[in-house]
Amino acid sequence: MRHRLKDVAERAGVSVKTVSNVVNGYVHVRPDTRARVEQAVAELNYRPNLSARHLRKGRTGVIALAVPELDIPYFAELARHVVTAAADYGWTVLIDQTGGRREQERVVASGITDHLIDGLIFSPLALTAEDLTGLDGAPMVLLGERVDHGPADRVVIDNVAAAREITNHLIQLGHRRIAAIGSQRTDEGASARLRLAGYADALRAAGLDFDEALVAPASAWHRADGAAAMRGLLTSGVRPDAVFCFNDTLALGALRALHEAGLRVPGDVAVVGFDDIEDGRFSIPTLSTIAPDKERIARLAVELLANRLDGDRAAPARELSAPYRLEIRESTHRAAGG
Amino acid sequence: MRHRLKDVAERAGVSVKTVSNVVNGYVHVRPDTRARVEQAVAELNYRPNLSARHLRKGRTGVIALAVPELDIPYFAELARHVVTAAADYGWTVLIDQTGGRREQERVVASGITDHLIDGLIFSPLALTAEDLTGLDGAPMVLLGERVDHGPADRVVIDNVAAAREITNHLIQLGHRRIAAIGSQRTDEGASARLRLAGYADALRAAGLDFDEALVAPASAWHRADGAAAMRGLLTSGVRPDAVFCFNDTLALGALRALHEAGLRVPGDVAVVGFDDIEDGRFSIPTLSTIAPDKERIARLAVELLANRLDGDRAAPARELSAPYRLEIRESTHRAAGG
DNA sequence: AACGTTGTAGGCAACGTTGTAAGAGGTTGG
DNA sequence: CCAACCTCTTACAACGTTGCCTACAACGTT
Repeated sequence: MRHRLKDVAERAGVSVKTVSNVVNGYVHVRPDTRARVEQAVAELNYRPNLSARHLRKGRTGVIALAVPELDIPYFAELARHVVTAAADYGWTVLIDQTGGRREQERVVASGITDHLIDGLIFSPLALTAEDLTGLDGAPMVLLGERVDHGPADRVVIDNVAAAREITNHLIQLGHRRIAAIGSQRTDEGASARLRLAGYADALRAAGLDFDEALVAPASAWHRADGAAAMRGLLTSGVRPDAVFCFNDTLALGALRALHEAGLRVPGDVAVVGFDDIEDGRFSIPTLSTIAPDKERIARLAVELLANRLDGDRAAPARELSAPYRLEIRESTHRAAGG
Repeated sequence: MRHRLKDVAERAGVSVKTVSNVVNGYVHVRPDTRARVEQAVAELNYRPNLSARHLRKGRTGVIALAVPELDIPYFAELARHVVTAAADYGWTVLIDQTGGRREQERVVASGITDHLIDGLIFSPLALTAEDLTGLDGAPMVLLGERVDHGPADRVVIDNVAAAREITNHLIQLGHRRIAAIGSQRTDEGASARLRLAGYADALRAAGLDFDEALVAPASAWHRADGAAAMRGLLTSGVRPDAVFCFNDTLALGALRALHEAGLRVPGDVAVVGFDDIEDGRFSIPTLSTIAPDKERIARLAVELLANRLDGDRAAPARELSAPYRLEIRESTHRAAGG
């Protein structure tokens, strides 16, 4: 069985409170008392009961990270960075999957993990601002989306500008019929809406038509969805000379579909993605993409949470912006481009 | 602020314990009392404090899953299945990353997460049996490796047989100079040792020489390591006609290196992996691999943990085996094969 | 000599929950 | 009409921890 403060206290011949003081690093303990207690702690392999500590102190040292799906590489990479950043604060990270379903996201946001966690870092797909009003749970930091001016702290990247920039990259390479893969119904995802807006902006600025037939929806953003959307574009006869996929997994699926159709990338069709997942650095061809600074996103999120926990919980929500880079790789190489 | 049983009780005009009874589904509560309590619960948005409940009941409803790295897709996919399987038991899953470092794994195994969790599902890379002796933490289930006869429950797949089978597949396609990528020092990983053994078995059974020069080490199993190992094999002049990579990410890296060297897969060199991650179904070419039944692995692990929690904690450790399939795709297609 | 200061140790209560046991109120059977 | 039994509700204690307060000793200061 696990031992308690009481067991350690009896073994060291001191009171429970003194053991607690030693364990918590209280300074006014005589060196020999401290030594006796520490020896007893070691002998019994004592470790504090976090639930009891939490009940008493109101802090668990555990934060939650809620993402749509872990096997979307972008979220897995993000999760790794959050875990690393949280470790600097001595926090453990509990990872939750919402499946991107609004209902489940609402449950998470309203605190399914309850009093077990001190705070929540949350990457919503489908959640809307009204889902977040009047929540009384643990402090929350939202990631990567601009759920319009909800009441929570946020770390965002400028999706519109990034999408505009990568679309521009395609335009400057001489592409004129640029397809987009990944559009969604408004209530499904803010990312899709923003990236589509950036895409449309860039076309307009270049004097190109926005052609509905070139925009392919994808309700989920997996490889299979990207492949299916690409096949759909190819068979519909719209003949794009470039494709902007709203994330990298969609783009990898599109690459596959283009390969199956006997089209060369970038020779016949250029392809770009969004997220800079590791796969895209090793795919054939390697994938041009928008690379958000995931490490920075994670660190900013953890810092926001730390400030909220230590500081004023009623202070106005803050929004921090993380940088991104345009990462040009083989899938848009000029040498082979249109 | 969060509300407590006491607040609900006052609002409903009953005692704290009656509210507790209603919340816990105790049957002997008059319908009108129950209704009043439920209304108060709803109005106050009451949710129980899990730390307090745990302190009282000794269960948190949280289990931990410890894996080396989340952005290795195999572990991300596994994590998803564990979360799903655990949900059937009403458990939340806390995910921990060990980085595959033995020190960190030892900390996790000895219970860093302490009393916060009811049990642990653990996929160790570097841990040895002796690290597991004499642990008094929460019940533990080991995944995927055969840490030789430690004291814990296990779910394994037969790595040796699977490696033998996929090597055999290459041999039957006519390949004779089959390289292996991913060998490691003994203390780094049991998987590497077992898969290498299966590879050697198959060669021996077919009367082929085991050539040290064809075995390339990879201390980590990321794409970059696979690419580097493949480049090493190519420049060393050993001229393999097939490559068995000890996991799929290594194989994806190898595909990349072969592509850069101007070699066709499977035309010039056949490639196989291990794990059946999603990427391998969309890579160019698609990747032949061993497909462990991850969903089953996860479910068995959760069941073992459930049995241990509800049953005899001192019962002898059990070992369950999960099935795997040989998944043949383009990277070893006979039509284009050697 | 009286006093405050500092260092050290421990007693007590409380965090929010639930198990136990007992109490309050109603119903049934003799 | 009372005893015996239900059904429903409640008071109390306990889970392991730490914050607050007090106790006392050993100083140094006036």
